[in-house]
Amino acid sequence: MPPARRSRKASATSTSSPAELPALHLTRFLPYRLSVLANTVSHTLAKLYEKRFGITIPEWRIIAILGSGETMSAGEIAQRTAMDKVQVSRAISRMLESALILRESGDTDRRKALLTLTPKALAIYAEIVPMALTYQEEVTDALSIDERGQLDTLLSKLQARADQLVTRPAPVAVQTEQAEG
Amino acid sequence: MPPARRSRKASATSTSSPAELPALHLTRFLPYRLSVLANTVSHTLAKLYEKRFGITIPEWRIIAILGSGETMSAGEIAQRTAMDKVQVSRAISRMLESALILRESGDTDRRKALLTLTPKALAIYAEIVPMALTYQEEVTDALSIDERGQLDTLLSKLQARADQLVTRPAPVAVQTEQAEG
DNA sequence: CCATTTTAGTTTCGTTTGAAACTGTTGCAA
DNA sequence: TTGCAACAGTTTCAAACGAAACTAAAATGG
Repeated sequence: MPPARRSRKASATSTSSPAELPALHLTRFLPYRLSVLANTVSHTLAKLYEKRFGITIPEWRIIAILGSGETMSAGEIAQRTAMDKVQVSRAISRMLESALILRESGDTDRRKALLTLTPKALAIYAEIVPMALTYQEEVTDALSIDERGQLDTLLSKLQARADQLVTRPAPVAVQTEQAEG
Repeated sequence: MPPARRSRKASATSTSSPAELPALHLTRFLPYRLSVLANTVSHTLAKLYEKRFGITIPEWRIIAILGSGETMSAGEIAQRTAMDKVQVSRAISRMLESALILRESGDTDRRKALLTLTPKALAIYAEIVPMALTYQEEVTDALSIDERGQLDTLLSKLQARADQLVTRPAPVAVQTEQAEG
């Protein structure tokens, strides 16, 4: 991160001529770094899941949520997995076909279908969880114990802030005083 | 029977019954958290770029890389943006249509096309960079100065490790000694 | 040289995605 | 009641994606 203390916002990191724009190096740009990292990690895991169990990441997430044997509706799954309802709906129909999930119409509210994992899916869960945790540990092995705590804190804070900024109106690019050379 | 020091890897985080699997709470699972965070951030930015300039994230990345006026080939762009060549190729053709980029055949090697931003794209660059930096700072404002340094370190270490693990054979799920009730 | 392999980039094809439209159900209110 | 808004979930459609096949241009090497 740039030491960036001084000015208000968007302080230049370069030491070049005055009229120049603040430099943007993609490899130091947080959204880019997050995107690449998340992508690398997800992709690695996705290949693992796919190769071993023939499931996709959305399906894995659903299995992870329902793995304790709980029953819930598609909407609730969507909330808890941070996927949107379309994604959940599609994952569920795949899982119905491959007999990983059981759907029964709710009795009080026929809009909500109650979803439960089948034994087949629970077996996958039992096998996949250690794999997933192992992978996670292999990644975090790169960090000291302290750093793992820091990571947890940082991710939480960043997510909270990012969530705030989603709704909020666009950050109207501060009109940097165009030194205007 | 020795006091079975269970651990090795994938130590359980829960305090529940012995036979139980190590718990996996999606919201504490690193790949999930990274994915959600990166998604939130990227999505917010993408909407910004799209609304304001009608460009996508791949296009933005190319603009970011070429923004200093440099000229380079598609392959080089792919490397520097961590996008694959297909993605780059498609982004470039869009940018050719919208007159954001200039392509001229290389003279020494006619396979490599030299790509340069047009003034139109440079104007976008000048406007978009402050916006991007502002957004980045709005996000990192959630962190103390110390934490920003930590974030930088952590992301670098994690990315390096994740990269190592991409190539490497699958983490063969450690066969947890099924503590077995 | 000509044949083969490698490299740069594009195209194709099947899949995935997300937004918006749609279907069916429930809750609410006149 | 019936009429309408809100809700749960699905379908549709167009864009985006990735892997693999393809085209064209160097580089290699017999």
